Amino acid sequence: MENLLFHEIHQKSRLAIKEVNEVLKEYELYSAQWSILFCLKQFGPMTQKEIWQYLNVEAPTVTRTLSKLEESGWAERNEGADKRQRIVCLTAKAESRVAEIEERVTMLEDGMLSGLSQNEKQQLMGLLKKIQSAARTEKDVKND
Amino acid sequence: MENLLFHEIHQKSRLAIKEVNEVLKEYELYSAQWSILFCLKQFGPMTQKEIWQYLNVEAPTVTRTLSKLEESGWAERNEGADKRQRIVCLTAKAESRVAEIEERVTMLEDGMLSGLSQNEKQQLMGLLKKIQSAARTEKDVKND
DNA sequence: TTAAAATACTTACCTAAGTAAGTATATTGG
DNA sequence: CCAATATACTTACTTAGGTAAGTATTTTAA
Repeated sequence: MENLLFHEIHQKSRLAIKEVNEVLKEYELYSAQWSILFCLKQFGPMTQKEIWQYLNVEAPTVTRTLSKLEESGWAERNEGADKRQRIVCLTAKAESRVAEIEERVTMLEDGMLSGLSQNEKQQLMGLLKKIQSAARTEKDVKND
Repeated sequence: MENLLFHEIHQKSRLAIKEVNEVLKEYELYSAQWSILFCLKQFGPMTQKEIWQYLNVEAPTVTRTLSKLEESGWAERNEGADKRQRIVCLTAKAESRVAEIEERVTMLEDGMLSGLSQNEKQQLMGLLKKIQSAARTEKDVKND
């Protein structure tokens, strides 16, 4: 049973990425790239660390994805006061397109979730949040 | 909101893989390899097509993962009556270890889900299954 | 004050999975 | 019968993400 639950989560994760990529194809973007653009749109210029902490991935993942976004002219990396940091922001090209892409992606995601009521979506979110690292014992949870 | 739901699914998917890999490290295995071994343990010898259909991945994914399982002596590919097919089965080495690994992985997954009641796990499964391809319209669903 | 430790990012290498195109074998229709 | 089509698998290339180790800059502590 547990088994099947994680299998199902894995499947839906892949399905969502596949479908989002289908929409993003028109903009010559991929899902991981979009997640960074979306992040920058929400929060404005950020350091790479802020991005990978928010997205909950490792630093090298963001380095790689940003290199592509920079090459394709969606994002810029500028030197910060702390010379170790690189401050990332959207380019003019990105600024002008992000809203449209967001709308398209949101439409798609709504479609994928059209079988669930608003209440069910909230329930699903709540249940997913209860999944935790097995390293955390019951005691850890109480200490949150 | 939809947004965050898929983000959460993606995270939990990565988290589960990461933790399973931690356990599998002892056996010099990775999660995708384990999913095939588990499949073979459940169903016995299968063609590659049966494997990728069951796991819901593409054919090349299984080809690649099996090559590694073969190299490391966990699985074998034999010629079938239909010479296009390759019939996959566990080696003796695998037969002797799969039960132990399954127990370890199940323990881990139980731990990750220890925050959920039996009922909540079922609910979660039910809700996940309601997520569908956006290509499917409401009409499609009725026609199931 | 400066040597050691910490931080931010990068590079190199690995698994995982998708698409497109290729090969070999089987099936089907004229 | 055999040419066209379909099927099963493979190969090559791409994105996505993880770990380990490296570099440059900043902070800390003796």
